[in-house]
Amino acid sequence: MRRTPPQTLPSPQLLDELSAFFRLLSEPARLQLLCQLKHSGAMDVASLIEATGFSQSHISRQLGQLQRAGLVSCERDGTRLIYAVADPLVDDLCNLVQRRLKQRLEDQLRQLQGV
Amino acid sequence: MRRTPPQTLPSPQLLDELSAFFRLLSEPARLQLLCQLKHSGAMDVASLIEATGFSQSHISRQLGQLQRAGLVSCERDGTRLIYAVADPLVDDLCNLVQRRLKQRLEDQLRQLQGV
DNA sequence: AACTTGTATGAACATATCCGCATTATGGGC
DNA sequence: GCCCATAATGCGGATATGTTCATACAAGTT
Repeated sequence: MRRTPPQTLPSPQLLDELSAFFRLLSEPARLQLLCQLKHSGAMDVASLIEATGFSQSHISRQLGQLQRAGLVSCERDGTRLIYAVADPLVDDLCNLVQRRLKQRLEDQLRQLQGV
Repeated sequence: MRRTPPQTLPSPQLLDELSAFFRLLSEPARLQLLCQLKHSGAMDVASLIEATGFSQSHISRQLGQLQRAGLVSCERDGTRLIYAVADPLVDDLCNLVQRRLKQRLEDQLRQLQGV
């Protein structure tokens, strides 16, 4: 049994900010871009277009959101922009959630197989 | 300098599941319900209505989503249902993100004040 | 200056989702 | 059985967001 420590309720502002952050990760397209960047280290937009199949404007908008939130950064190379992941937190969160999803499926499997 | 370890790209299914999970936390209403439950340990729906001001139908729907995802559980007490947080992960994620939001603001403040 | 390449943005549409109202379903007490 | 209390669901309106097309903007080259 785990005791639940007393905890103050988050303010409405904090709730909004937390949910806004999670909302950034709630779209498969954005998550895919983040994972691609994490995978390759740094990519220009042309590579992202090729890797994901999304349109240029779409990628630009999603990267814009991620950049405003500080999750990606970019630097210029001539006319091109090269993006990179700017915060390791996203990867940590994904790993935590992935582990949880896996564990939940294992539990459900165990349920089906009897105890 | 931190080295980025090599990493395989997540499959489309995993991206969908990850983003679906984050989407559950992307709504202030759902996050508020989760925080209320975490705060009080366990609550019936009437208490949640009073605490949040949402309609009964809205709360029922949101709790339904959270329950299907395994984030909350409920037990009956007569005709009432008493809900509770079923997974500590949400709280962990919120704390991680909150810490990150705070740190980012501190960094921006430091920027404004010169180096 | 004009031209090219690469990126951001305005406009419009489609889709999803929140949220409440009214209704139905479920469980308990008589 | 009927009634009451509570929770779930069908429906509809309002709002937000994803997505694309076309266009404007920015940086570099000649």
